[in-house]
Amino acid sequence: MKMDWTEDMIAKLRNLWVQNLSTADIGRQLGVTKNAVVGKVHRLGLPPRPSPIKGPAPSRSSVAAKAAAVSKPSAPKASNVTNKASPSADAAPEKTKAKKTKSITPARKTPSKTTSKTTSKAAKAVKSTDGAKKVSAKTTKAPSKARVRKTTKAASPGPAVKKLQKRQPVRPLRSAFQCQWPFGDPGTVEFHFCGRTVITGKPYCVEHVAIAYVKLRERRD
DNA sequence: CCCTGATTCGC
DNA sequence: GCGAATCAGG
Repeated sequence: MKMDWTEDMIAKLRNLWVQNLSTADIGRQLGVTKNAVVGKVHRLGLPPRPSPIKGPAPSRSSVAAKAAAVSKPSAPKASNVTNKASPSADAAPEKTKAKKTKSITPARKTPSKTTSKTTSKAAKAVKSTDGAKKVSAKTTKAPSKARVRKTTKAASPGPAVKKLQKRQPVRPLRSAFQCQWPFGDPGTVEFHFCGRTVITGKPYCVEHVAIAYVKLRERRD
């Protein structure tokens, strides 16, 4: 079975990724491992999220290097011809365009000021509120396989009933009825929402609500 | 120990 | 291109 990254999957992947869901979560919902998710994310060039590690490149090759070292113990030190550590400032010929870094991680700030945690929580809340509700009955079963280790993230809905404000927000319009499906990368001018009329009670239009909420169930065949 | 994401490399 | 294995920080 070949891994078939369909547009749907990628769309969902991007969607969830942008919502700061963990790779593991995305993987579960998408039916792949977190490794697959992170790998795909990188391959797609999606904005990486703060990684827990930052140390030097671990590079598995180090292990191999060790092994290889046996056969290649003495490294022929090529004179430091490399363009580095040149005491005397040579002519430094081309430096013209080496300045512009085109990395895709420059000023990519989450649109809203809320902390990522909040955002993620909100996203999850939406999901649960919407999807869990329908499948709650079914969700209770199937404990054999994936164990529910959401202990830390398990959101307790609780009785937190928020009263609707009688007063309408300053900008009650806008997106209230517009599909929130994201297009482009957040933080860029390209970024925008679908904007079509949403399904009542949902933040997405009919087209996107499908790919956004579908698949709470197993995707396995 | 659990979680997280990043990277490398065999496939 | 894909993802398991591995690494590494919290």
